[in-house]
Amino acid sequence: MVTQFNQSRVPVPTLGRLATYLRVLMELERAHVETVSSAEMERQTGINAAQFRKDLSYFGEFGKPGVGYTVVDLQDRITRILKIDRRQPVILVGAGNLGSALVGYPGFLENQMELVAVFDNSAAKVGTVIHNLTIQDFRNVQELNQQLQARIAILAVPAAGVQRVADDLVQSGIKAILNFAPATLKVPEDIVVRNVSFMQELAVLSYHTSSRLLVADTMPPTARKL
Amino acid sequence: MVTQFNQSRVPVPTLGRLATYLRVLMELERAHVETVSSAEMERQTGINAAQFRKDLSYFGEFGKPGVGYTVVDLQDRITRILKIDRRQPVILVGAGNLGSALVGYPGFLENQMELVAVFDNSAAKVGTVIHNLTIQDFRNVQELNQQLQARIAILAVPAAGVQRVADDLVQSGIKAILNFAPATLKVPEDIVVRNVSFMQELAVLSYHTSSRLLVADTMPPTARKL
DNA sequence: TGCTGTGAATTAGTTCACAGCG
DNA sequence: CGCTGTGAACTAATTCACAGCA
Repeated sequence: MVTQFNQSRVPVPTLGRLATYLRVLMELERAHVETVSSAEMERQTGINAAQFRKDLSYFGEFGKPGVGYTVVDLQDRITRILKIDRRQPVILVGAGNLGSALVGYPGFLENQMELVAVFDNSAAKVGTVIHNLTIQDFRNVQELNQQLQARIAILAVPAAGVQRVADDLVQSGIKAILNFAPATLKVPEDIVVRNVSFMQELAVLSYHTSSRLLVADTMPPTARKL
Repeated sequence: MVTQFNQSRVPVPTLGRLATYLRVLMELERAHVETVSSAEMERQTGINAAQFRKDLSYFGEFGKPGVGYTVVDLQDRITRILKIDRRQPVILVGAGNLGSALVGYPGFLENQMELVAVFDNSAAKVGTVIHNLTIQDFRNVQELNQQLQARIAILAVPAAGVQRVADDLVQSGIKAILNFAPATLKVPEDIVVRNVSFMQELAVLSYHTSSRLLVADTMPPTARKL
């Protein structure tokens, strides 16, 4: 589990939304928009305006009453909050289908996430190059990360070996793990894990593929809760 | 945002956890374990035992007091709840890096999600084969899905074109969308969308890579109040 | 006795509604 | 005015705690 001793009182969903705000702010900047109101942000993101203001309020005061928020200033503040105001080195473990696809993901650069190394344990893969990165032997992760000082790791390895990989990563100084393997990781309490589970997402969707219509159909529109 | 109509009183997170329970139950079955208690499930999943029992309670009574749950029975019940007791056809749009990687994902079959077609709009890709599936021209999605009757679609296209793709999918009978593009989709209220955002995940992790003094750090001196 | 199933209590997260500033 | 920032009200989700069954 995600073991969160929420020292600060910032809700976890708030952090995710900050990334969304940032994305929209970059779009606005590109369109030469200078200021934006919470109402306009709601239009762009689908996230309630009060939610937007509340999310920001955890970190200070950002806007001008009667005017709104200065696009570039707010951008700047959010990148600092999320610690992506400077390059954040990230390592990836597992150069299979998914891992290789992730290496090419352009969003990393845009958000100052710099993929600094890719590891695998297959002899056949070690030494080959994907997207300018030579695949490293995972057995060397400890010494290599001494140099690289990455604190974030992405795990795209099969479920079977993932716990051992996670243990080694913690040993090598990793503090945060994005886990794509369908497995529950056990890590020390100061390590943060986020799981991305395609199956979980698809299960939620599958559940909704017909029951929804049935339920909605039997309900008068007025009884619908928003 | 994720158009949520909690018409039924089942919390959305419950559905995701059901997929996790199912995964563990399949592991237990493979290990020839016949019954399992909520406490043992907590050990395997990291999810609180009371949570497990409460999650199941939304759908009926499954266990035997003093004994626990019959592994295969519970498996069976969960697959029916999630509507993956029979093949659920799924289509994928976007045969780029990520899309192609997803086609090879072995978890689909295990969970009765059957990828029945892959679409792209690039002439270069249409007609080529990945994992036994010929890439189809997205312009034919409507007529092809008349045959296929998929209700779930996975979107792995660039953010720029994703809204138009989503519109066409809705036209062609899709009811649930798993969106990998960093964009906010506008869809009719009876369509369910789940967004998978790597950047959002990484942002949350990045935020947590150290510092307890973050709030003070990001507040301008004037805004500081303590 | 050892477990489940579930109301009650608790905690987390969202939205309202409005005072107050530019 | 038109907006922000935020207590207060509300809604959602989690966890407790225990009655009751096999």
